[in-house]
Amino acid sequence: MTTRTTATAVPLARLLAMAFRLLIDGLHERLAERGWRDLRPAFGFVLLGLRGGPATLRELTELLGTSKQAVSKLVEAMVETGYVKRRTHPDDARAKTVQLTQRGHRLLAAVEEIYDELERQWADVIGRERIEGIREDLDAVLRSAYGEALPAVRPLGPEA
Amino acid sequence: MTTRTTATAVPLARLLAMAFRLLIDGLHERLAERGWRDLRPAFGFVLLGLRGGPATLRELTELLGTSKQAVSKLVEAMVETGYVKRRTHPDDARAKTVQLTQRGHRLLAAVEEIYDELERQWADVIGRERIEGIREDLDAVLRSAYGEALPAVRPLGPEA
DNA sequence: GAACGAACGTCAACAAGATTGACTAAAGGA
DNA sequence: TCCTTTAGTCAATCTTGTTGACGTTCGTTC
Repeated sequence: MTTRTTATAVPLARLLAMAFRLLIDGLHERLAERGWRDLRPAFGFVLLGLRGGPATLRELTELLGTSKQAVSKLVEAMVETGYVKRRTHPDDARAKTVQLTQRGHRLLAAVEEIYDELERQWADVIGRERIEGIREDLDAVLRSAYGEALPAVRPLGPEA
Repeated sequence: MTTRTTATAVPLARLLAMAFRLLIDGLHERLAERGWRDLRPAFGFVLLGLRGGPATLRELTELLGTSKQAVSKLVEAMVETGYVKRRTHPDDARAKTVQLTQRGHRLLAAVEEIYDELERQWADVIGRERIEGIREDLDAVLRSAYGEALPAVRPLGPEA
């Protein structure tokens, strides 16, 4: 039980990065197969952010962890490709709500289907209990670091 | 044991992304505290790639998963900041080897120290066995997807 | 009810980082 | 020796994010 074992092994950060990419690449590959081709990588986070219903730009900004200007341009791109639409907020004329269009809902459904499929693939290798274990463990670590609220998912540009 | 549980929970990809960021942010925070300030996010992957000794640009390109031009510029930046140096390859006059300088070795040592420290923090929350479990599980999934060789760690620009 | 400061979102200019294409030089095989 | 392939660089472009300035609306306070 030396302390050096961790240093010479593949760093955890690299494993996490590779595992993340494995999922994301698999997702986009399958989406392309199904005909979804005009996607930008960051669309997915917005999509998942709108899963529970409309959100304001500010809320999306908090979710993504970037500047509001960047999110504004991202949403603009999603409006142009027909995945979301903007509405003026019912109670606040300054704000606008972003919500999924029909097409956006179909994309979201496809994404969730594929995620399920990919998780099933993982389960074939390590078993479903392990996956749930990873989920719980990471959740615990994150909550211990950030408190109850999960942190923003930064644009992920920066890395190791 | 419904199939819907996974869809409504936090997607695994998001958890992996957040966990990765937690490590990376922690790393850069602590590096900055120790006076390492002229770092670029991607330096770390090159650093770890050179851990085992000199490598050619081509090998680094495979490791990082980006274009050789991007790696060339990245290495150039690391040469300018004094972390690595280039040499012409002993057996191949076309190729150049990239290797750590003294300063690069000191940085690498700091990085590994901090990774150990961060893993110890994780261990305080979920226990060391769980960390090793995650490591093994991710490793198994990755190898099942890519074969024996671990895949490239893409610049991580693209995401969800 | 008028006025001030704060908050929501957009526009425009800029910067960082990666990509593509063209090129030089060296290797390796026929 | 010629021809193709490979290693690396240079230059132009694109994508994506940031910063700063702005118009509009809200909410509080006088």
